[in-house]
Amino acid sequence: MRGPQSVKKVAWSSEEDQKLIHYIRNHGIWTWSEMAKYAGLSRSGKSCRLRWVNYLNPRIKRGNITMEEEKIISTMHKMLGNRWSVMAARLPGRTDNELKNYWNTHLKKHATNNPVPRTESQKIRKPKSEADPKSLLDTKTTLSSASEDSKSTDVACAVNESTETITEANIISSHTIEDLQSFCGQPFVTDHKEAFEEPSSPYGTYWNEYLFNLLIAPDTDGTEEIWPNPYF
DNA sequence: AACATTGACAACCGCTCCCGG
DNA sequence: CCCGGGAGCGGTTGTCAATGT
Repeated sequence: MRGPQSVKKVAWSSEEDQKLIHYIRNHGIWTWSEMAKYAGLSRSGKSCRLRWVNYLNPRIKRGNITMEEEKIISTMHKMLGNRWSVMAARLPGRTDNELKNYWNTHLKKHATNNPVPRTESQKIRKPKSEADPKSLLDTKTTLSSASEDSKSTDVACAVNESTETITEANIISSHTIEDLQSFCGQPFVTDHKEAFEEPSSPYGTYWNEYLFNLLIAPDTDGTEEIWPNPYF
């Protein structure tokens, strides 16, 4: 992948950071390559974008990954593979690069079975317009918001009237979409599988609630019905 | 104290996709 | 429909601090 010559990585200085922040505050984000020039930075547009997205953006949450976040990352990785941007969209304030680094340094060694090969994960890669982290961060269907109305089925019920239900016990043993398919006894059509990964979709909302109930509010007895399943 | 190793993460690259002309 | 530019994604690696020998 990399050429024979080594690449010199140059850390961003605080002065460069201030230039970029100042420019974005005054002019917003438009074409990164042009922004770099007008901001007086000797950096590529890609480098500027990366610096902003992964470090300078005020939305980024500082501090260590919490236990809850770690659980979510692990579970989502089982379901999605290395689709860091999709995972980041569900963890407000965390970036795809941060999740990727955290996985590679903290969690990868603990991962056991059911790894998702890169080729497989890339086969189901979503269009960038649907996975834009910035737009997704603005959605209300985040895990944090799910904590406020985790029992709500308003969005879900608007889609379908099925009465089949999923219990926590079922979900705990259903860590992959395929497992969920198996449990439900009905395959997802492709669109639905994709929609599962879109946080702002009804499926995404459903999954967010699933994750919340499974990982953050695990104080049920395992048989309690968490929410009606309107999809299967 | 000096050197080697390891861990963490910032930053880069190539590839792919989207979109406008 | 095709093409080129821009943006986004995931993989990889360089750098540096911490830790071990």
